[in-house]
Amino acid sequence: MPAPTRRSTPRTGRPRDAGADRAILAATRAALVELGWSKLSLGDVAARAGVAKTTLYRRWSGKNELVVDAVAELLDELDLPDRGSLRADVEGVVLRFARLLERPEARASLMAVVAESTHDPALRDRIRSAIVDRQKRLVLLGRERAQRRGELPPDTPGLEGAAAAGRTVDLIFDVIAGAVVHRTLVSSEPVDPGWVRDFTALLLGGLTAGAVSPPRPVPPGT
Amino acid sequence: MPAPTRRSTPRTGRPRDAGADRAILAATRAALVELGWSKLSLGDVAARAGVAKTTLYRRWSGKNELVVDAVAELLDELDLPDRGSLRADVEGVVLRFARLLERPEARASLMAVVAESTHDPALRDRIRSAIVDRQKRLVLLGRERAQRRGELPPDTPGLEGAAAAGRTVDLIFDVIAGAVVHRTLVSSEPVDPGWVRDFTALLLGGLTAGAVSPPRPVPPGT
Amino acid sequence: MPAPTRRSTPRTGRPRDAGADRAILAATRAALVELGWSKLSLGDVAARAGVAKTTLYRRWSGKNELVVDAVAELLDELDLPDRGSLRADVEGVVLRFARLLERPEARASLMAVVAESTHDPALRDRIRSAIVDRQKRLVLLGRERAQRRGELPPDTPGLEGAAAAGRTVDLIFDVIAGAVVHRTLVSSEPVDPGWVRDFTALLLGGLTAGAVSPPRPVPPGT
Amino acid sequence: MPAPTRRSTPRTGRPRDAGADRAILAATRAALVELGWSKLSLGDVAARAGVAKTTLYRRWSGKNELVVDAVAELLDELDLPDRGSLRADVEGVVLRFARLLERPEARASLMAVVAESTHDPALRDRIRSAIVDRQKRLVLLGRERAQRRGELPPDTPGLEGAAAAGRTVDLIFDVIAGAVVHRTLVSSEPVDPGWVRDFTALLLGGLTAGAVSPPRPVPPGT
DNA sequence: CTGTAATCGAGACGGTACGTCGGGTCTTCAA
DNA sequence: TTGAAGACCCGACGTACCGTCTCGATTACAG
Repeated sequence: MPAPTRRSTPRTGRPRDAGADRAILAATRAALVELGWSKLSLGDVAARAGVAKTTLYRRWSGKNELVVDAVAELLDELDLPDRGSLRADVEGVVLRFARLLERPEARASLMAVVAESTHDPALRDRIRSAIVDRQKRLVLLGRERAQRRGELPPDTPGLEGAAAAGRTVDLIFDVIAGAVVHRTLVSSEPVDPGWVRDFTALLLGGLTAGAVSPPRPVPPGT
Repeated sequence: MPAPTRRSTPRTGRPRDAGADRAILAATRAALVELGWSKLSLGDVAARAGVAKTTLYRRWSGKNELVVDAVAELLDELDLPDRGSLRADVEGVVLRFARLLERPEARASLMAVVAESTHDPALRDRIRSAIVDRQKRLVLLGRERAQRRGELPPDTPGLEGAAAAGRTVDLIFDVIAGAVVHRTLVSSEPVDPGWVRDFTALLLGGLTAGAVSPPRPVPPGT
Repeated sequence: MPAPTRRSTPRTGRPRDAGADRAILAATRAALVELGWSKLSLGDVAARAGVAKTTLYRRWSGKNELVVDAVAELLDELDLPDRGSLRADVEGVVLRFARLLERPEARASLMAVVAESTHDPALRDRIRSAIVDRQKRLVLLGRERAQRRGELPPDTPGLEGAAAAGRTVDLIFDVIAGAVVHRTLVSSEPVDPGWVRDFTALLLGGLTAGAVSPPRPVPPGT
Repeated sequence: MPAPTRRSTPRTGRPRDAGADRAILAATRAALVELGWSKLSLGDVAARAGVAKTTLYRRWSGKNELVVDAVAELLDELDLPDRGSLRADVEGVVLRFARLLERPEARASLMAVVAESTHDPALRDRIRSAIVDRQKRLVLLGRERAQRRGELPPDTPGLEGAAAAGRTVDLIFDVIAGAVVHRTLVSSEPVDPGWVRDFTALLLGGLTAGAVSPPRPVPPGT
């Protein structure tokens, strides 16, 4: 994640300060908490990080790129501890994501970079690689674990089966992330345990009722 | 929606140019398409509208308010024609929403306004009233229609039942809107008919499997 | 001198702050005294003048143009009081000019703008019109006065005579200004009364010995 | 002149590249011609010379010192060939000096260095020793030669006479150099043969009319 | 022939100032 | 009173040089 600008031949010259990247990203998050996206200035970030503005610009091309990286690091702390059942795993990750979205730096910046990405293809790609693809691992992990537990049927072999599985993963990712983000940031309603229970019930009900995967019913866990 | 700033005594003096509001909102949308949120400058909007900056600031207090107004009416064109079954109605509205989100002015501005709202309570309230509450009518309408068709059970009477029904509406609204927005703007994947089918199956499966409402199984329509 | 940038139709809009020009030029001279030419920053000048940087740039195109005007105003305080004889008049103006060149803002900036003008024709022209042509009035005045006193012969009539007179004025101007500047800034020697006496003697001796004007000897005054 | 920074013990280690000094000074002059003083950047000079910035800073302490060295040798090519009379000698050296000042590198850098010296005593001393004292030899030489020819009276013996002679040399130096520089760089007028004749007449007239030296009239040469 | 030591290129570093741009306000004149 | 025009203050932008520094890689002379 750090040092996104890679040189082809980093042979000669003074090497870049290794710690600067992390200091800058941390300063970016701190500034986001205090100021929000629109008041965030790169000069201020540089000052907080104890770094010259030039150093910042040497590594990131602008506000957007910087914030994407700063936020991506934030999302990396999401994980999926094994809570014994698919239902508990889903409820767990939904709650953790909601907690993350309560933090001001995440609220302020996630939507802002998405907004900018609508007319900046490079930024769009960066979001996909640094955030979307990165967090889909959680869905994959939960799915795999549920299959091992017998809560979900194993993958259908063959190319067609793999494609269907991929589609399901994408669908579930957008449904979970989208619903939580929308409730939190658009509807401005709290993601409380009751909502988490309802949402998870809806999701798992839809899954086991046979959404994309064949409709083979599976005994729910716990 | 236009001209939110109202005077107490619009008696005397030169009357406001009636067409200016519409010219400004149109110019705002045009500028949003070309430049995106962050590059949008009010000076530029004023110039496009053939209007002085003074005139613009007399009617809107800033960028956010202007863009909210310029965009809110876009969403008003969403409706829910009766396609004969709950499934068809859901697929229809999902597709229409996705088509709307393909328009650049909608992409660029929706998320931008949401982003700004994370540290602007007034803007957050404006979004709730002008967008969220306004569009929930679609969910309510579809639910009612499905109940009349017998695809969904009637509301449980009593306070508790009404509360449960309200929770379900909110949940479904966030799931539908959130998933479509997330897939379109965050994952940057197309909302094609296949995805719509899969998503609708997941949602209806979850609903009929008994999510929030009592688990009474209902024969799906069509 | 002030408000060098002239608009063709200054009809509409808010008029420029009349006092700003003078505040800026005064601030420029003050900053020159403290910092010298090379450390002089326009942001600092603007701050001293209680003016925004944009205001400054709206009126002057850069450091050079600004300093030329600031210095030209300085040189305007040179005058030529009637001391009774050509010799006394010359000694007087030489001394006053030398005193002026002792002031740090004059020392630091005069040569700097001349240096810049060597590769900036616009600046060169500005120096000619704002400084050179402006100060030649002193030579003209002294000449006229001496002619009235009978210390110098009257102008030869005719085109040829006028041209010769102009050449003489230019020559004298460059000799006086050049010698004083060179002694002060290049040789770094003081312009004391002794030097003034010697220099004036040399100059008047050359003039009356018949330099450009016809060699008619004239009884010196005093 | 080159390599002004001298090490106390130049014993061991890799020796400095001998050609670098000359390459740097040549690059400096070239850059001066193209860019002028203020746009001249040491990084650019280093690049032109095919040398690292480090190397440049190891040998000169900054822009001023570098340019003084780069330019000082330009003035060394001035000399005073014997043209048979004092008048011809003076006219000759004035013309040669004017020709020198037509070269862009001389124009741009001479005044710039003088400007910087107004608030840099070390630089001021450097100019005195490297330029002023160095070029006064021309005046001394011309004076001596004219005395041998009988065009000027021999030095008055004694301390007082030596002091008076010194003052005269300084005066003449400043008058000649100052007038030529001022006409060329400030008034931006050409030093053509006509001006040279007029100026020389004025100077010699003043000298022989008895400026500082006793007023003994001397038959002018040629 | 092996240190030791100063040099070289390259380029990152903390700074300072640049000149420009946009935001939102204010001031003038004309309608 | 509104509108067009445009000047105003403010603050951030992204760039350019400054002069310093840290590298790895050369080159000499010394032991």
